[in-house]
Amino acid sequence: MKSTSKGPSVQWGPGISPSRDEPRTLAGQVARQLRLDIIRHKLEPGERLQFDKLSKRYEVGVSPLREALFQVAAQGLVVAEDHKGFVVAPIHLDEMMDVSSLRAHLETYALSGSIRDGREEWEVDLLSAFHRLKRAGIAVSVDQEDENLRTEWEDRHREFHFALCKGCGSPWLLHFFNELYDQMERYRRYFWKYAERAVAADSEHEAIMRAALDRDEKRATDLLQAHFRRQAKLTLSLRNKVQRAVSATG
Amino acid sequence: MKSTSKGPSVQWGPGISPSRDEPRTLAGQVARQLRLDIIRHKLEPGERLQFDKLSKRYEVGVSPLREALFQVAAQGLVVAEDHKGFVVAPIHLDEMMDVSSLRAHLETYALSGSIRDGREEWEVDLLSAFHRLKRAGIAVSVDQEDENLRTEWEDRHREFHFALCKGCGSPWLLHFFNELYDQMERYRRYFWKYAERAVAADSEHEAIMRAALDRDEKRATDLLQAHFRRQAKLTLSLRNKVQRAVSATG
DNA sequence: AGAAATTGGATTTTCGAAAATCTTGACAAG
DNA sequence: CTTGTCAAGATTTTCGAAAATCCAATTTCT
Repeated sequence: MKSTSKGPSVQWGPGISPSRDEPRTLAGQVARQLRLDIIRHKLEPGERLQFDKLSKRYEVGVSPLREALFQVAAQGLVVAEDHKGFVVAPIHLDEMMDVSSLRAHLETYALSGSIRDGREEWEVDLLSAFHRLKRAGIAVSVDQEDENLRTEWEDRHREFHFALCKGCGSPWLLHFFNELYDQMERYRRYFWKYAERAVAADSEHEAIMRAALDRDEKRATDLLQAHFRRQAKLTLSLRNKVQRAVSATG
Repeated sequence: MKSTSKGPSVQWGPGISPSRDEPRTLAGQVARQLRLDIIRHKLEPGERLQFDKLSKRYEVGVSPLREALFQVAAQGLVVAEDHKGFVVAPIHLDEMMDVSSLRAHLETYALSGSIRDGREEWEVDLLSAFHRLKRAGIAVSVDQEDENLRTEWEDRHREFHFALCKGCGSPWLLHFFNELYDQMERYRRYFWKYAERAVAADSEHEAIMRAALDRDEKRATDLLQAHFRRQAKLTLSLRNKVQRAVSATG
């Protein structure tokens, strides 16, 4: 799935390192799948990642496995301890708050940059990203229980928020955005396991986009902040349910 | 070198993953050394990192080497391309500007957080970090050419800036700080190869610290911003010399 | 001659087994 | 009863060689 843009983009910066799309080595493929499995709770937080089990699961030897684990560990989704192996990063509500607030700050900062420096290509990308998000939202609303549609919407949601930031032209800022978004998505999905699905407020997304395209920095960032505050509040309200559910099962 | 603080600190967050201090596996040790060798230009930007050569250099097999390379690649100090190997991340002046400005923003943000939330332990750490920086600065001024003293000062300098941020209590923000600082230090040392040594302005550091300890957020962040602007200006003036030097040799 | 296919050597990637380390539980000593 | 030591099994880490891929130069075909 290549970007529709044809520009050469920048040739430097982070994230170019391990080819993110379509890795052509076992290590890269396992790393990709591992990320997904952790974010989507196919592997549970705190779970030990033993080589013989993972070896069977992904059908690869230990060499590519270790390399994959180190990649994902550097991202903070797994924790490595010398001579004791790897563990899926545990869930900590404090960490979620940290990730959440830092992400809000960085994304606001990036959006300001986009509005100031974003070129026409950015506007087009943003519009198309919103369009796809909207379509996915409609699909989800038809069948709220379909896991695939839900995942589809999650992907479009990430791409929309990424599109907001993309115009800032700072590869490092976008790299950090991605890292934080991976973390955040894992936490969000964690809550979903215990709570009814929250209905997406695509109207908020549209308002943010319009303000951004109007180059109204203050209004756009204010709306984005409000968007985050609302999400945070909603998440907090799920917190109790989760804690009850966790203490009941474990 | 453990921190002087005895508090348990947080048990979550990034950076805890690959044990940063005193790794007890070959992979970890090589990763540590590789980072240093790249930051300190013992390995040159753009240089190919071939396994048989690195194998001799660090006296380890390919397995720990690959694992180390993936760790450092995730940090952006080396670039990996499938089936073509690893390369020391090239130098790009554009990237340096990106890293520099983002680092300035994040550090200012972190300092604000420290001033608002920093506890007494933070104040003590900051004071002691400044004290060590000052001592190192005096040592350097005695013998400007001693590479070890220069490196010592660099380490104290990093620890001082880290101490400024530490009180904010956001592991993820501190993690990003570290990543950006590694990048920045490499670029700074790159310029040092071509230019006379700049004398450190520890008076600026002291002023920033005083304002921070006085919990004067506006003054502290203003001073910090001025500090960065001055550094940026100084760096820019070196840029021409570097470009001349590079075009002469390459 | 120019383009496409091919071959050989260099390099990366992966595997399977050996070496090193950790964990557990039994046993002995204080 | 607690503490410390030691072996056995389990697991991680590392090595050395096999397999796969890439690169450049040569050959082959048009």
